Amino acid sequence: MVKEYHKLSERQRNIIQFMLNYVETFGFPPSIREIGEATDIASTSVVNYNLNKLVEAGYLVRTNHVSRGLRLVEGVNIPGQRKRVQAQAQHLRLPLIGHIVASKPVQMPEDSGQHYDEDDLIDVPSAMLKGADPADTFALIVKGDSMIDAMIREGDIVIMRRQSTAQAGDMVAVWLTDNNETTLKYYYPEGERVRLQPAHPQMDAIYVKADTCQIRGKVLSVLRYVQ
Amino acid sequence: MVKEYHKLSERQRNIIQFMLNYVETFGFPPSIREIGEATDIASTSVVNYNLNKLVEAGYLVRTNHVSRGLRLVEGVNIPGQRKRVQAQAQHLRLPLIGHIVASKPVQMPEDSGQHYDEDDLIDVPSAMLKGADPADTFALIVKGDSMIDAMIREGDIVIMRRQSTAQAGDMVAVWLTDNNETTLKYYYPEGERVRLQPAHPQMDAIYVKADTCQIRGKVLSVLRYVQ
DNA sequence: TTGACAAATGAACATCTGTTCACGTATACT
DNA sequence: AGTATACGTGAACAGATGTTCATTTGTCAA
Repeated sequence: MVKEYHKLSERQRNIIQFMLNYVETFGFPPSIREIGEATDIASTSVVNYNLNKLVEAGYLVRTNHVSRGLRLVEGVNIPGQRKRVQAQAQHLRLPLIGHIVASKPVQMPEDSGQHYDEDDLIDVPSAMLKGADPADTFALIVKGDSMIDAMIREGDIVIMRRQSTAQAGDMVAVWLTDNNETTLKYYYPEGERVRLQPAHPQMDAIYVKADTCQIRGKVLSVLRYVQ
Repeated sequence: MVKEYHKLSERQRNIIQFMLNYVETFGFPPSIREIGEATDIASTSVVNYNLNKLVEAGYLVRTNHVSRGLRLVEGVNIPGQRKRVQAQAQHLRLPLIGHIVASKPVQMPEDSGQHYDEDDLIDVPSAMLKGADPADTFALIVKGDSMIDAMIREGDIVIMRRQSTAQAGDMVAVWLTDNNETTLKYYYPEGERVRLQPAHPQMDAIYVKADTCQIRGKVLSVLRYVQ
């Protein structure tokens, strides 16, 4: 959910306004130091801090470790930009890299995803990334009914971020080396073992040894086209 | 004087096409090295060389000594660009009109052409409407776990079209007057009675008399923000 | 063949740029 | 007072990034 514009700090609003002008003028986003100069912020770390706040608030998407890896999320109500917002709401295009099936590990995009094939892209609202770096994010189509205990059907589209670790409570795609099986579960590390909790509230958790459980990515959201 | 597109070298055309895709995907221009990787150019200096050629040809503007300081010149005829713009999916903003709960009938938006508060709008790719008229379409947040046999969790967002009839196989929101209950099921009319089939493949259908079953709308798609 | 020119290579370099960390300041709450 | 939280400062660091240059390759005309 997007935080209201007037609830942002003055600095954060200044950053947004500056970015709007800058992108329009130059065609590419400003660097952190340029933002700092323009908004009278002395330290790059403060700019960085506020940029992350803007990501949380839903106004910005960042690509990590990439110079000028910023993009304003359109479709958010920013005073002075209303016209543009209504004309074109923001979405991102994610690589649709294939299927997720129970019997195989999740196939990852080779490296920091260079997928630009037109047919392999899917449009999603930027909100569905929940602030994740688009470069690490991709989509998979669920094949088979094996994810049913994750409340996910055949044909559903899963938006994931590639990562090999997770925090307690994350829904992750894991490869169970003992079972030769990919599954989607909520992840709870418990010392030597890991509790994997199905999304379906009436189903029981399973427990696996931590070293037989490879985290492949975190599930950010799910799209379902009914019928 | 803009050089004709077909007179550019293959590498230069590749660079332009890559840049189109990249900017669309990430919202900022690629680095020289990224261009090189994508277009199979081994050396950064060759990319640089060709970028300068593209500037001469009128396709590009560069900002010196600035990372990703590239911008494609607008208004230049580049094959594929126009098509891409047209193919670019639109996003729509649907009214988020409240909750769907088992214990109440689905509340409808009174009529089309209403004013909705900014916070009550949700951004969805137009594909999720599957061709339905946006004026008849709205979104609901699922409350409670009663829709679990429809493979829908608490917190899921259901995109529906308002309608009071349905075709066999549609997933519909129905109000069962005998049970005082709203439920989401696949709809199969069978003469006097109606078979309502849960989305969950392991659950049994229920049968109701046709006149105790009010169709409120058809489910078009489902959005889930995990966690 | 020779010369001229466009295009490409590979490496080195200086700077740009995001990230991180230890620390400081202000405010509110217990 | 003590604590927690949000916000800010300044500096350092590692890696990303544009630029440059000597050299090589390919093409084409004289």
